[in-house]
Amino acid sequence: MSCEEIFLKELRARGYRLTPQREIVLAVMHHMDRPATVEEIFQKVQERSSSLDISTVYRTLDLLQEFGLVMALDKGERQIFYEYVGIHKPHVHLTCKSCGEIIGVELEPFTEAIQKVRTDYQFDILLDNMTIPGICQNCRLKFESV
Amino acid sequence: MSCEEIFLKELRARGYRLTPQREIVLAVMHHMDRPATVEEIFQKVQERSSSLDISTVYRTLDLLQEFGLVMALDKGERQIFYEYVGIHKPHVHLTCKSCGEIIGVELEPFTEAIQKVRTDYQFDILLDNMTIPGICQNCRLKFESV
DNA sequence: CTCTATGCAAAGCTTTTGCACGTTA
DNA sequence: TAACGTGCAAAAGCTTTGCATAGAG
Repeated sequence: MSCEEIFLKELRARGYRLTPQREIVLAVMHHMDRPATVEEIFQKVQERSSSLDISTVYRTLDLLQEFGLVMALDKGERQIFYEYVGIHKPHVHLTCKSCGEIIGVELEPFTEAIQKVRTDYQFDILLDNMTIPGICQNCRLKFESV
Repeated sequence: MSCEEIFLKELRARGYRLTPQREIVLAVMHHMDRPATVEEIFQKVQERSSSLDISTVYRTLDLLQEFGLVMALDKGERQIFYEYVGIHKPHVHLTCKSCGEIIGVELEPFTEAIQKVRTDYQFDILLDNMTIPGICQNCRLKFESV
């Protein structure tokens, strides 16, 4: 089932309606190759329909999140990033504090830590919708060369 | 060296001045036993000096961060928490998505994951000033009993 | 005395909300 | 044609900033 089909199905199931605006926001998210801020999303949306309001973008992103098609990532710095989920398998996001790049990586390196925390602290870590800060290789090399 | 001494030294070193307001904010942060929002900090500050303005709190928290005496934690939900650092050893914060509680835990369970990510992705994770979301035991039990 | 820091008020930003009007089913 | 969704404008939070004045060194 394509993401448009999921979207349509979920909309119908909950009595929501399919509008051009919602299609546009979904399409923009679909073609986004990396997590984006509302500002970036809004810009791309406006390229397709300049009258589409930012409040509609916010409202549609909420819907898409509800349907599990989009995920909100918290990158700190008071900026929320939205990422198209599609049929990706679970992964973790690393954000470079210096250049801001977001890298998606396997869940695997963290599974053991998650286990340990579960046994030692009775706490279930949910890594999906967050980003882990750090420094990427490019930036590290940049700093070292200074 | 006590944190007041560090503060005074850093202030002098940079040509800043020691004011009662700054002492109050530092004292409040010092006696805070867990990460707190600006709102909470501001409340405690006002108990000591009701005329102290919130803009001064913001400005002083920035200073304390600069001096490494306070750390800003991003908990998502667009709320920033400030934590007194003092002479704590590095630790990681877990936040329960349900009740909001913040738990500080050892760095140890994560060291291996940090290593792996470093080798596999050339990315240096810096876990200090972030919080890891999940569900605490209390809340898990609550959900299960429903 | 000089120059920094403060309090106050206003401005900024991002996100949310109320409402009349357009649109979907 | 009955709800629902949209655009617009305004409100709401939280944080930052400009400025005259108080106060530290």
